[in-house]
Amino acid sequence: MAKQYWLMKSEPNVYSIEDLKRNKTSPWEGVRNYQARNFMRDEMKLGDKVLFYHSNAKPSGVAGIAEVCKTSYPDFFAWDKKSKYFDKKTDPENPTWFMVDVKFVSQFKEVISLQELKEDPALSGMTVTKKGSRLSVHPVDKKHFDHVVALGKRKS
DNA sequence: GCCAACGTTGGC
DNA sequence: GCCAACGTTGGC
Repeated sequence: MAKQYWLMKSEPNVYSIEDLKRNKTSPWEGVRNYQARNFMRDEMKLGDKVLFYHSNAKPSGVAGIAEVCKTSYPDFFAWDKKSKYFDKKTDPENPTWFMVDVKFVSQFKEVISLQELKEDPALSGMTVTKKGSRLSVHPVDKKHFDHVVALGKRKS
């Protein structure tokens, strides 16, 4: 199957692109939304590219690029009572939540802000620019992905 | 199965 | 911190 492209949101005060750069790879734990889980569990493949998006940030926007380096496995934080992602309804024998691992690819010199994404005609229709778009993991068109990467390079 | 109440996300 | 948008829960 052809390589796919994704956008994954993280609040930088929780986990930022700098954290991923330092750690090289990271599990993408804590997704507690079924649609987002389905994308990770069923569709993400090794080598798929990811736009790393900072939400609730100043400014919010795409901060860099990551790559899927481990396909889905159960999000064990869901049955760790000490984790803030603990979910008492999930059973380790029959996990509800899944995650993938991602690895650092590059960090843009500057975040490409949501406003820039919205104002760029080449990115019209991109999911993250739509009103009320809350899904923290979702697919991105290759043409949109490539354009954002080009914007990121121009700023580097 | 409807839908009101409640909780969360996330831009601003 | 506000609040609009959206998801989930639970009474009936």
